[in-house]
Order: sequence, then structure tokens, then C-alpha cells
Amino acid sequence: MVGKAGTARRSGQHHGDLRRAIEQAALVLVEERGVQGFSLAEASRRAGVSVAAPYKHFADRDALLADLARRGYEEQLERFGAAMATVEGPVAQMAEFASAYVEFAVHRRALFELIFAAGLDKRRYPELLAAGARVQDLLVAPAGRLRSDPDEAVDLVHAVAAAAHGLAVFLGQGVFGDPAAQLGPTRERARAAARALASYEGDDVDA
Amino acid sequence: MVGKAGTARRSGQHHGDLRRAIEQAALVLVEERGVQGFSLAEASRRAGVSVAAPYKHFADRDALLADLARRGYEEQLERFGAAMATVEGPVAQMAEFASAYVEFAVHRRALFELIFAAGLDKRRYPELLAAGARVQDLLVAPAGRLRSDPDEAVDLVHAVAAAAHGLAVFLGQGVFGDPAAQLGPTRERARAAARALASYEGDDVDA
DNA sequence: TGTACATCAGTGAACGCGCGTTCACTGATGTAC
DNA sequence: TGTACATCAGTGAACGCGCGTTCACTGATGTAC
Repeated sequence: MVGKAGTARRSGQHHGDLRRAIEQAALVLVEERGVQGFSLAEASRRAGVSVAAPYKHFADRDALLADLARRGYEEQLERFGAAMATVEGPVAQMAEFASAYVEFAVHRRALFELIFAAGLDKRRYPELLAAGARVQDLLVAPAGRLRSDPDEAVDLVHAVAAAAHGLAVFLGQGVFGDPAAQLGPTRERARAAARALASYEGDDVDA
Repeated sequence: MVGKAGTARRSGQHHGDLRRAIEQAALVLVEERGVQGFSLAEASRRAGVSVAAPYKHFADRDALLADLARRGYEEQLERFGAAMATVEGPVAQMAEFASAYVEFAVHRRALFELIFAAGLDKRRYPELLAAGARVQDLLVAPAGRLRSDPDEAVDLVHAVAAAAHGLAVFLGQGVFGDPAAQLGPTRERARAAARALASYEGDDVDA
């Protein structure tokens, strides 16, 4: 259904928007089989074109995956920003970020995997690094209201994101039981972890 | 060097301890190329035997990986237990667990990947689930001294492990900079996160 | 001590498979006149 | 409106590769007598 980009192929030549169609097919494929089960040939088949067709739009297999990962970061930026905008105060905002992080990992699993598990050499794709940095910047604002030292603010961002990441991975691995049933509780655990990390004052920096 | 299990192959037949030699070669291979770069054929080559030889010791490729993952859990049990035994009090013990978790992810990277990223269907390997459960049990003792409700104790174990996991993954991805240089600071961040999560009292359970 | 034999851990060749990538090609489209 | 032509997104066949797994085999070892 999706992947043909229109109603009927126009008699063999010119697809319409094959680039989009291949990306969409690739996303569905990663969703189904995981990023390690992805192949360019299978994505081509699903998009209804020959295995050579993608090379008219992407330099190679990794370029396609990198483009999808970039889109993943962009969607994170939107979703995390929207989630944080629903509440006030830096602690609540970081909690909503953590919750949205878990939600993204589950509902946009393909993009989540592409970002973290596609084995891309991110130095080869500077736009990936840049997109990731933009997500981090989003968090630095509220964190800065909780930690006067900029380094500590970044540390807090990392700590909250890491906690959310670990919870998302454990959820996906089935550590908490059925992932679908545990999504809500896990989001709440992510909020709680963020609050704990943001509120904690017990550590002596010079220790 | 390693992988021949002795000085010289005994004239073609009978290896000595090929099972160990293949496991060792597999670990080195995963260390070098990641679990997705692993192949049974390459591990056989490195162990100095034909590609068919492993089938005398393992049912198939996944059985070998599952056995290595099980050894990973067992080594976690030893290391985490030892780390926790160096300090007193439940908060300090959970902090040392978190620190040891990060250390394991870096210094036993192959085992860490095999546990989390080998794509094994753990239901097919019940001994894997059992070994993982034993690691979790190790943490439930100190957590139980901090949370009277057993469910909350398990939640705390998960939260601390998840935070350590996320930090370990970010460290490996280079989010904090050069992984080798950042190991020490990241272990300290893991301790701090564990203390924050273990100490936090701000959440209303019925909220 | 010597011989016959069962065992079984290894060999090496082969299999079918799916992959990423390349290549010469074709034919629909849009443009210039 | 009609014709010639350049463009370029697609085809389909082919390539070399490495993989997991199977198979009949071989020959060193240990055991029974």
C-alpha cells in the first residue's frame, strides 16, 4: 500500500517519488525485522522497483540508513519539544522529556534503532552529529535552570537521557514483561527517574 | 596464539579443547567487529579448524552465541558481587553495582554485546533467562533494605540498572568523548545516579 | 604384548542463499525550435 | 501544432562474496580380548 507513492506505476518509467517510497519501505522493514534484518534488496522489492533503482537516489546502503537516522533525530526534536511544552518548570520538563524518550523508542522503534544500532560511522555523516546535538541542546535549557555550572547541566542532561534510554531498552527486551502493557508504567518510571536525578543534591562535586 | 588450546595440533585429528578455542576466538571476533560482524566461519578460521568443526560442539551458530551470553551473565554475577562486597550499606552497594556495570560494558564489551545485542530469542535458551535472573537477585537484597514494598525494591533495581546501562551505551557511542578517557568519570556518574535513585523520596506512589 | 574393532572429532568439498553493487540499456518526459 | 533531441529514472542481468549448514570421509585414540 504505502511505497508506491501513488495509485499506479506509470508504465515502467519514472516512479513519482521513489526516494520517499524506498525510505518508507525501509522503515517498515526495520520495524518488522530490526535494523540488522534490513537489506536494500528487500526494501527495493517492497517499493516495487529493481534492486538497482535506489542507487539513483542514494550513494549506497549506508547513505539511506544515515538519512533515515537524521529524520529520526528531527522527529525526536519535534516530539521532545512538544512534550516539554506541555508542562512548566525545569524538573517537570525533564520528566516529560524522559517519558517521551521511552515513547519514541516504542512507537518509532525503527527510527530509534537506526539512530543507535545501525552501526553507522557518524563521523562520515556530520549532519547526523549536528541533528543529535540539536536534541541535546533542547535539554540544556531546563537543565541550566537546575545547575548553575554548565558542565553539571550537561551532565544532568546525559544522566536523564541515559536513564530513559536504559528503561527504553529494558522495556523493549521484555525485562518488565509484555512491552505493550508496560509502556505506560515505564514512562512513569522514566519521569520518576528524571525527577530523582534532577532533584538530587546529595553529591559532593569534589569527592 | 590463543585458539589452538595447546602448542601444536596433533596431526590433524582431535584438537584438545576445540570448544574452548572456538569460544575464545568468537569472543575476540565480537570484540573486534561487534556482534553483528561475527560469523561462525571466521571464528572457525581463527581457531584453525574447518568451518564444519564447530558443529561437533554446538548445535548451530545461535547455540554458540547463547552459551557465550550465559558466560557473560555468570561473569557479571561474579564481578558485581565482588564490587558490592567492597562497601557497606545498601546505597553504597547499589552505587558500586552501577559502577561495575559500566566497567563490565567497557572491559568485557563482547560479552556485554552478546547479552544485549545478539538478537537471541531468550525463550529458546531458558538458561539465559535463569542466569539473568540471578544477576537481578543479587541486587534485590540491598534494594529491599531501601524499599519495604518488594515491587518497589524491584523497580529500584531496574531503575539503577537502566541508568547504568544507558550511561554504558552512551559511553560506548562516544557521546561523552573518547570512551577510554571517559571510563572513570562515567563510572562516577553511574554511582551518582544510583545514589540519586536510591535516595529519592519525592515521588508519591499513588500519584 | 599384540590385534581387531568401535568411537568420534576432525576434514574438505559442496549446497543454496541473499546480499551490495555495477553496467549497458530503454523509453517516457520535457524542451527547443 | 509538430518534430527532433537531450535527459535521466528506471530495468534486468550479472558479478563476486561470505555466509550457515550438510555430508561422506578419515584416521587417531581407547578398549576388549
